[in-house]
Amino acid sequence: MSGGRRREASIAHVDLDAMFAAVEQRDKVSLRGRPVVVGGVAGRGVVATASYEARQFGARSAMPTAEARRRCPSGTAFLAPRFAAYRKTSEVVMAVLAELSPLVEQVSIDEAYLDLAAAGHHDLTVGGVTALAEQARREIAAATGGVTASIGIGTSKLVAKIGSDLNKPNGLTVVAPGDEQAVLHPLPVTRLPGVGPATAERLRRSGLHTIGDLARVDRSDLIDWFGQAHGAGLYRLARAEDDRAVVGEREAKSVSAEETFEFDLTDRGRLNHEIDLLATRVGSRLRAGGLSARTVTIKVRHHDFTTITRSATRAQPTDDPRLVAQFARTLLAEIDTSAGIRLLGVGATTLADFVQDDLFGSTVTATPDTFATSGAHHRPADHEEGSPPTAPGRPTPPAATDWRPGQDVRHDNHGSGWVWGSGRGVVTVRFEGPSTPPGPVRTFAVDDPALHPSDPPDWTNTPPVAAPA
DNA sequence: TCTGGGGTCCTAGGACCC
DNA sequence: TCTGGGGTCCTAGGACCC
Repeated sequence: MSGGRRREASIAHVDLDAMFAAVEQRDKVSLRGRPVVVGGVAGRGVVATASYEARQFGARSAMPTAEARRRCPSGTAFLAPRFAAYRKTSEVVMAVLAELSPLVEQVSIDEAYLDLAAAGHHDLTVGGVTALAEQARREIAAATGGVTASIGIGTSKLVAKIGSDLNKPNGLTVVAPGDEQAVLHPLPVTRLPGVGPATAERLRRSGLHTIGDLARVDRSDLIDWFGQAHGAGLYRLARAEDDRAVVGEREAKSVSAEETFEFDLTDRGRLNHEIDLLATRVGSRLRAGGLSARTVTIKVRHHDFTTITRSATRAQPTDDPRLVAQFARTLLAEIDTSAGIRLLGVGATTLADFVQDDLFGSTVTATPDTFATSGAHHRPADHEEGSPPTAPGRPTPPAATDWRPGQDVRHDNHGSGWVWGSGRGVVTVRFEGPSTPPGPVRTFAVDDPALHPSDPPDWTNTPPVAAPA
């Protein structure tokens, strides 16, 4: 047999159709049947998902939202994503899938592979898995209140994945064992997972357009063109050789946060402050996940879109947002930012699933350290220069006294907000949208989740609290 | 109103070690 | 006395995915 591949079509790929837009249309009746675009709605935003109605006008994922606005008629809804709602819907779908097989690999918020053989009791004939998938699609739509799924089933992940794409939306494709190459070969190479713009262009220059064309190329040529891993991988995929297993849980290898600014930034103080905010998000997520990291990476996108990264690795792992921020600042200090910075990012890698106890205690042995300013014995005082002015300690959210006038509280597609004033238990914030003048001053309780950079809050529904004295 | 944000994997060179 | 050779770690960048 050609490569590792099972005899029965027992791997399913489930893909929710235009999920973000579908959830919005489910939750708001007036959006049904109308073009809906979900994504960054600010100046530099891009489309995350376009509903099928919006796709008719040419709106596509990853397209600048401004371009989608030009293409779509008035009456099109442009919405900022509500990740919390999508996550809930995703959980509902995954629960349905878990009933079908004990082996489910969730690849993203709207996609999963199932190993139907792992259940042990399914009829794995083409007829059997077809009936199973039809039932799954009905159950998904019912459980989610109308969000539909497309399903592909085949002898491998590759075939299942390509199959789920063939009959979108709300479709089912079962590729019978033995039919794999016949299904794959007429398709354009861009349908193969791992073939993006660069690979497609290189293949096009050699006159190769379909997967069938690709299957006629020597393995050694592909390795010359694309390197060992990618070249050999393409060679196998073109032959439908794919023995990747469906795997359950995978451990995170990195945690990162980044932000594109409405306007390029040059001010050092402001950049340092943004780094602090990003590092605080990363550190908080490390802690929430019980992780610590040895390597901190910053990402800098210049005004001209050139992007660089700088990283440094320490001997000891940390999950302290203040320390992550300090590393990140040190890395940023080496970079010329005078021409304008479009994006900043902070990432943490070399993750360990334990937290170094007493990292700063006197019992810790001194270790060679990359950073002169962050030796292992050095514990930054709360408001010492070099530590973020508002970094929350272990208990979040921050105490009322951590909010200071002038401090940025969040930046997202709704615009920027900064603290206007604060008092006992409350903080007042003013927001400025990308295309709107500064909005009214709003007042929040300090533990209001709307103040934290997780999901874009619906400000209009945030209950008012008493203004500070 | 060109080009988001969160990830994964691979490559390649240099340091360092045996 | 002229380049060994393999393995691992670190860093930077790039392709790709959703």
